[in-house]
Amino acid sequence: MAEELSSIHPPTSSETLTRGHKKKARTRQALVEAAFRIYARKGVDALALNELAEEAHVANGTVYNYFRTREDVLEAVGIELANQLSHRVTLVSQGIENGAQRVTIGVRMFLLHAQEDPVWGSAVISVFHYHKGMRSVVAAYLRGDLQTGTRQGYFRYLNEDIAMTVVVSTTLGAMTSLVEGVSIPQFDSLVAEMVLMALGVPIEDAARISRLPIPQVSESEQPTPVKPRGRPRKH
Amino acid sequence: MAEELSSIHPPTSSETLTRGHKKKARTRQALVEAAFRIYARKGVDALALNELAEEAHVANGTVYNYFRTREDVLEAVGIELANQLSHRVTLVSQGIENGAQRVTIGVRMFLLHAQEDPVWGSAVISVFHYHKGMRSVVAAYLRGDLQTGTRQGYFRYLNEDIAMTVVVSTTLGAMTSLVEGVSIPQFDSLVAEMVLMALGVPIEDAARISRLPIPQVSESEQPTPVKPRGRPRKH
Amino acid sequence: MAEELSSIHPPTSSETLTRGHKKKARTRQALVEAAFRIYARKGVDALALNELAEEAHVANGTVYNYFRTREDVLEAVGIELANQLSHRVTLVSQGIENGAQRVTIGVRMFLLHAQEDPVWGSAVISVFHYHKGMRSVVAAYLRGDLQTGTRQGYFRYLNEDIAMTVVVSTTLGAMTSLVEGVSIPQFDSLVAEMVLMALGVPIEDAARISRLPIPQVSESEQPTPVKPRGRPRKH
Amino acid sequence: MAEELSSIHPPTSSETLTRGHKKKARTRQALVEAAFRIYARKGVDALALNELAEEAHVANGTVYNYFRTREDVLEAVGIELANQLSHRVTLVSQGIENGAQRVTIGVRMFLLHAQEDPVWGSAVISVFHYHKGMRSVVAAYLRGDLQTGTRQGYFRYLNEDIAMTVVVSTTLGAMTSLVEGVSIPQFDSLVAEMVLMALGVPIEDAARISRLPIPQVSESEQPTPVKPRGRPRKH
DNA sequence: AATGAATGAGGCTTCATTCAT
DNA sequence: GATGAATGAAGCCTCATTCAT
Repeated sequence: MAEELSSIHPPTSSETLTRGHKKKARTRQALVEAAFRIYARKGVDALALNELAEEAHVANGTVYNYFRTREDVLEAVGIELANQLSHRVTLVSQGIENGAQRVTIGVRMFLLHAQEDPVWGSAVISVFHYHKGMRSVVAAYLRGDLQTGTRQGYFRYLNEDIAMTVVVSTTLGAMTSLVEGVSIPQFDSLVAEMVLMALGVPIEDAARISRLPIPQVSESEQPTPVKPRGRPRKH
Repeated sequence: MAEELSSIHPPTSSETLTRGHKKKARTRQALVEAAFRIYARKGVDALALNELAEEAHVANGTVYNYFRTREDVLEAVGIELANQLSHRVTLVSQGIENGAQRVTIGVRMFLLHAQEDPVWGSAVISVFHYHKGMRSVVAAYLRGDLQTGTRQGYFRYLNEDIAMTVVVSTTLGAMTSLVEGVSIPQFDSLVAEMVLMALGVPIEDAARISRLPIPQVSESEQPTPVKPRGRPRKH
Repeated sequence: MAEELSSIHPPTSSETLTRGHKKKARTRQALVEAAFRIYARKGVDALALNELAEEAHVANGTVYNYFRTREDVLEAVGIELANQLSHRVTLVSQGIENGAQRVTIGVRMFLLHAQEDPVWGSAVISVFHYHKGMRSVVAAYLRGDLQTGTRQGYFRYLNEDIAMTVVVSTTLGAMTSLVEGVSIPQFDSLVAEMVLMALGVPIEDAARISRLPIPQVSESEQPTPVKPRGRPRKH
Repeated sequence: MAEELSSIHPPTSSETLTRGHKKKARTRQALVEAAFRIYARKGVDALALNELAEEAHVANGTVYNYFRTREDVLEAVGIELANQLSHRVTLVSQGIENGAQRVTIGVRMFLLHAQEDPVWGSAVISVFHYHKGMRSVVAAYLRGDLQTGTRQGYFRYLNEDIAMTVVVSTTLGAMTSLVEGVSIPQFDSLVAEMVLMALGVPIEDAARISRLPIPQVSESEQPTPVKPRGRPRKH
């Protein structure tokens, strides 16, 4: 369910009625997804509840069965998005012990996802800008990785809060560039490399680590079934 | 005049009637300054033209003698702000030949100014977010300094556009932290140091350069009176 | 329902709640009738949408659930009025074969109605002036009668379009006189007589035909109950 | 001066400064002519004093040196137009004794002028619609001609007021057709013929009289310079 | 739950009018 | 007289919110 947000298509009937049970939750989900699309198109400020109802194919007043204010909508989308991100990053970083690598994986996943799905990118940028909660979730993950990396001797920053600001704002700035159409080969790795350097990783290490392949997870959202997750070997 | 934007106080009568003629220009200036204050308080999206009128102490309809839309207001504020910034940075960096130092001066001036005047900081963050023109002006300055630093052997980034993104977004992110109340000693230097490191400056040089004193200019906006303030000597 | 427009009284509660459902249609009707009354009082140009809301006893914003612009209001009133007129004239002229007589009946009905109900008259004059659609509807009826009259040897005009202009503009001019307070015995017949003469009917015939009694229809809007009501006998 | 209204070109400097004296009156004249053009373009209701100032190439506030309200502007244009019309018709009808012919000349002059100068036509239609004074002036002329024609045995109408309504409203209706683009050969004569018939002139006489040539007057507005051209005889 | 008509506060915009220069 | 900036009333329009069905 968390992954539905990245589907930018208006919900088709097949999406809308999967499973059959939980009818109530479906309307809510439709609203959250509709809000997400509107955020992507026009930003958070421009969401009108009227328009949200229309985008979700429900009546005007139905919105109020789920959200009291525009704030509530943002909250719901932010939480949904944070959950989704947590889920993904957790999945992918499972088994990666290297703190510096974990940071690059986080940065690069955001960038690659924004590259593949600019609508998702736009929406995330917008929500991030307005929703404290989402920032907290990301911050929590990041802080852990920074501390791990420091413990491991990779990072030499003087202040952790500033280090977090650098990582987060650079990543968002780079996402914005992507969404605005910048096209640079290996963009994700180049950005990650500079982030590592800012954190004090020597340039050669930064270059190497930021280019390591990102572990792949099966589409089925399962936390890597069976075996050594390493990277998926061809055979 | 360009500096007036940083005066966040509502115009006093002494400001209002200087000279006597040029009333039109004064009203326009009052509107631009009022808009700036509102941007600082509530962001760009929240500016309502009738509120602008009230803040500037003019009648509702008067606004329309100067601006047709909210966009126009942003444009005017953006241009004013860009001029002001250009002016200041040009003044301060005069005579600094070291590209790395010039970059730190730019970054630190933004941060220090935002620290001293959080209203100014908030407004700049908001305008930056929405106004392409302002971004262009800053980008132009920055690009020159990056190229100088590269030529001088300070920087080792792989892609200039990404380097610019890192510098700009980190600076804005740090300003946001400041405005939200973060209080860290030597904040400006610490941020500047990480920026230099991201650009490939070795950690020891980054630490030193980012802590050099910022050249002071007389308040009278004159282009460096007396002598060539030379460049900061090594020791 | 079509006849409601001629009731110029603000809707009473009995009118307002008939049936119970169909509330939307009732609001729309209330708005159309309110617009009609305002047209009568102040002309088409002077209709303000907020005044319309007040006159119809609905909230300001409700108007916009039905009409996007003042033009749309005029359109709705024009169509309603055209329907109403078609209905009436069709009813009354049923069974009249004489083209000249049909023309006089049309002219005289407009005049008599304006005489009895000056509010109706004013509104019709205004709407006619601005609404092409209404003119077309009237023109369609009139053209048929003119051709019938010509075929029957009553009319001797040289150009049908000019003949229509004469009939229509004379009728409207005469309505205007009535609304402005002119009071002349047999006004309707005198005007109709001159119209027939303009169309080439000899003065004696014109005098006679324009004074024939107008067929009465039952108030119940039914398309001639019982019997053929025949045509008005010669004497 | 009265003829200037029919010049639809914005006043050129040559027009604006003729003679050199009467500078004050020139501004007023410029305003009246500008109003006339706006009436032609958008109708009487749509005249905004702002726009009037712009059209007349004077400042906003200058309008108020001449007119207190929009009503006053209409009044001034109406009077100007009435004077102009009186002047012309008087000139042309000089020496025509036949009341029926005089009526046709009036009708046809309006139509021919509207045909040659649709801007003039539009403006006259608009002003006529709103300005009682203009109607009175026209009525005064017309009434005289009707009475003359009646005395001479041409007309057989039963009520003079109705007869006037027929003549005036038919003429205006026909002008409207012209302005809307109707194009019929001999339009002016055909309309005049029907008007005469409405007044009781036998069809053959009506046809003949309505086709008589209209006396020409020299462009120089002088009451027939040089030669006889049938000058008004004393008795 | 869902609906959607109705509401009315609030922001937008025009323009007649005033007034100091 | 002419100017044009300033004014503010008045009308336009949107949209968050309520509520009866």
